[in-house]
Amino acid sequence: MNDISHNAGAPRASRAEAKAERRLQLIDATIDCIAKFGLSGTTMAKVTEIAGVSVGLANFHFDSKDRLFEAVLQHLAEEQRALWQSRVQGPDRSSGDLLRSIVGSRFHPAICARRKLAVWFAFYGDAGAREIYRRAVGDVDDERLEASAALIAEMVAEVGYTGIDPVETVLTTEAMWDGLWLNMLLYPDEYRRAACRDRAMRMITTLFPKHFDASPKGG
Amino acid sequence: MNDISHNAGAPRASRAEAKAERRLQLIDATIDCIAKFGLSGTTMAKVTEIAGVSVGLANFHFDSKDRLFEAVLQHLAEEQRALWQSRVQGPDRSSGDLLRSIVGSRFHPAICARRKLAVWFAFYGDAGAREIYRRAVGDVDDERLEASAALIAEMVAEVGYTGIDPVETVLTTEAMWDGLWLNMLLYPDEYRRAACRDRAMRMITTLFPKHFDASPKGG
DNA sequence: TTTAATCGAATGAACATTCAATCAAAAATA
DNA sequence: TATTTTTGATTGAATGTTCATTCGATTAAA
Repeated sequence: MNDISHNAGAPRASRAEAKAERRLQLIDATIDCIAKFGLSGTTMAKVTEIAGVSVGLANFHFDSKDRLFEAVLQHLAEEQRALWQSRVQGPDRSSGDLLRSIVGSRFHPAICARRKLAVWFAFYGDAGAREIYRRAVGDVDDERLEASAALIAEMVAEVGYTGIDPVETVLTTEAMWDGLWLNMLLYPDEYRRAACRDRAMRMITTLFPKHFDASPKGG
Repeated sequence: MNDISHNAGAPRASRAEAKAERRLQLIDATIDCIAKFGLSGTTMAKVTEIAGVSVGLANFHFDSKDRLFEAVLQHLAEEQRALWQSRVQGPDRSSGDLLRSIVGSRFHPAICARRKLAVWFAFYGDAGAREIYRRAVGDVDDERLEASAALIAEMVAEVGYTGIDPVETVLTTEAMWDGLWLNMLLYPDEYRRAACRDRAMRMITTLFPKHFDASPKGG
């Protein structure tokens, strides 16, 4: 099923709202299409058929297939950004808790739904699409990395872990989250979301024992 | 540059040898093509142009594009399998050393050359191609996982680590190697091969301190 | 002389994109 | 309010391109 409600006979929205809704509907159909057929198997005809509109309409709203893909990535990236940033709000939270929130948001059900993982790796894996990816997502990626590195630096300063370089640690752990994502995509039965999230939490607990010790609650 | 030497004016090989060489040449061209243009941008015309042969020849040797792709994956998988298995030979090696050999072979220059990483993730990322991937590579993947899990079980039995489940640990660490691979592909400048290999080695050193302690030699 | 390897033009299917036509909503006018 | 005009949204057939695959012809090897 899709994310958005296509409420057919709902009260009229303003023109701008209707337009935004249509775009979202097409983005959503594109995600489903990529998940089902891959990037190479995703055609304008299939996307618009899934969305239940004509081929012309997609080009009217997005100008071209490439631009549609770019919009899909931006949508997904923004969704992620919005989630982890909202969870980092709130007063007086410890650096450790904040880090757990950021990591946990990576394993939030809405974020690592299979259809969305499929889209990410479709773009990672396609040389042609990697340029689109960088343009659309690079900054959002960096932003999260920097925030995480800052938190780790804070944690190191607080209790003085030895041999922990914040940037190095962030790169290593982020790699692991990526790897878990890949495994959730390739082997969804063996790698369930909650188990992977717990695995991730266990890893940062191992790396920062003084902050988490034996409290196994997940983010 | 390519892996194989196309030695043009070399002495005549037997028919079977010549055939195998041609196939390898086409596989090699396909790898380069996927690395440069992605799976969706890889056409029979481009592959055969890179290989310097006619379009018809590729279909003569591989019957179809899908079969060519399958041969590419089998070739790469077999290359990996041959490497780590050769490094696991030799008398009287400790379980810890063997594990390091397996992990190290994942970061061998010949194995994680960029053009080959590109191929792996092209297939991971394409829903349609994942079926081909599973058929061609699934068993080889499992074999390595089982061998690693067995070694870890041995290590646990030897010195009694607490809280280490072999299978769980293998899944977690393999995910991390995958993630490092992805990062080498996406950000080759920030993620150099040797640095990633060291990162991996450091991780297993951290997980099994009693086996490796402070000997930082890489595999 | 028989068999294998190689070529490249031909075929037909699938594709992204365009565009003239239609429809619906909004704005302007009476 | 009722009517006309303008603007925006939507359609789907048409266009031109690109693609995988086929196949008869050609060359080289056994």
